[in-house]
Amino acid sequence: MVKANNINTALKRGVSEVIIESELRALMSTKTTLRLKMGFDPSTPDIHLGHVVGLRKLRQFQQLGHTVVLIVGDWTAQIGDPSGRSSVRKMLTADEVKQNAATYLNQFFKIVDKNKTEVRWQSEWFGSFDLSKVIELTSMFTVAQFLARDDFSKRFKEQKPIAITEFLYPLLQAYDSVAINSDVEFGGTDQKFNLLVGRDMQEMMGQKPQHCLLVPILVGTDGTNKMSKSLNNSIGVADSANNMYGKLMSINDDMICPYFELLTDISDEVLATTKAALKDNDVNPMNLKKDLAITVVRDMHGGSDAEKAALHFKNTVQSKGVPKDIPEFALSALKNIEGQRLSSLLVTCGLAKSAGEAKRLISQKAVTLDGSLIDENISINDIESGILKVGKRQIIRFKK
RNA sequence: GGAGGGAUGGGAGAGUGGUUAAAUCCACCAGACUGUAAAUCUGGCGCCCGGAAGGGCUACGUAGGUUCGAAUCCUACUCCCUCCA
Repeated sequence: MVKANNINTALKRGVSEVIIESELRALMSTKTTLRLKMGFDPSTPDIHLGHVVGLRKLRQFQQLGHTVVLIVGDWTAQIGDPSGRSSVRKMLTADEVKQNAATYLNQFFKIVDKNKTEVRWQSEWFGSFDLSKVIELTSMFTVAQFLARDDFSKRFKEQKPIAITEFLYPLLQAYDSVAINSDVEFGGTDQKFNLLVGRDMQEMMGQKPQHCLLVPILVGTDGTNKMSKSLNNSIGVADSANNMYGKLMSINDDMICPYFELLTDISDEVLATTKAALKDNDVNPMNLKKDLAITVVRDMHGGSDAEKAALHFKNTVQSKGVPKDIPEFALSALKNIEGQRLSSLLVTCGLAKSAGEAKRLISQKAVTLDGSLIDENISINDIESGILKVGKRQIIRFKK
């Protein structure tokens, strides 16, 4: 018997919808070997914290004994999930898919327990699919059913293009559920339609229909849009500990609680008091963000890296100090090449992309040597050693 | 098969012959402020030369053309979309 409160956490915390909750709850209290389906599209191998929300959920279920079945979507990747626009996706070569999958798995197992995971490739079953099978799948649903999906209906109304292959996407994804005999499929709320198609198809093909567990979409660092790499508002699982910590420190104060809720295990009670404290201005949001950052970084990178990242942040960002591991440049090597100008020095040291940008930075008073402002008038030959800073984050050290 | 619409800077999206390196928004960068790499405010955001003033070059799907002058007009091509059959 599994503890009821564990099941409750699994089904409630950071979950936006379970279909069908009562049935799944009952199932979980008697069975601990459910097959949890999770799909992955190898055209986008990088995992960010938005994905982590679902992956943590999977881990929670694993802790209750269940098995994750991860599906590498090497066929669906060629179609592209109907995500609004830009329907044209380049076909990936077998090699690219392989590479992407390796990258993905590497990141995936930072969160999910490898020992309780089964990795399956779509080509195992779609590789031998023939046309009659495709027709069989397509005949199971009607256009009207598919147009019910709001993404499709919206585009249809606006007379925007919908590729036929896009209709195929949910069908293939649904068949995955049949192929692996899925008990529960996980996905973001934007995946609801696809997961439901899987449910229906399983039933039509004589299987028990899977349950669906939908997790909320995490808002990105911009505070408004969903986290996505292409929107440039994401925090990647593969980001360095320092970077990840820093990015977490730069989220809006409003996002502190949602992030705690979806990305950490802090209890619901603590979450509630935090919420209240923030509202009443009883805490410095910065400290909460530090808690959040170290917790999340610890989860991804381990404790010691997290501590280091916290220290790094404190030393460099907060006290405006100089971190240890900054690039060093030997002045002797720089003297000849330069033409003796600060702007070209910045470019060769990689602190600016072009001379124009370097000049801009200089005129914006962003360049300091050992803490004092410098400009083009400085003679490079006169520099003996020191710390050159451009802005807050780009720092190098000169050696003789 | 026919008719029409479109391709602009990292993204979205204005501009329909000169005042356009190209509005605006987002992202990004810097500065100020702050207990925060939050918020807010200010400035910046093609490349090269110049200390600066300024100058040169490249850029609005591709290739040509008209014009003193074209992102804007014409021709061809490529790609995308919509509608009617």
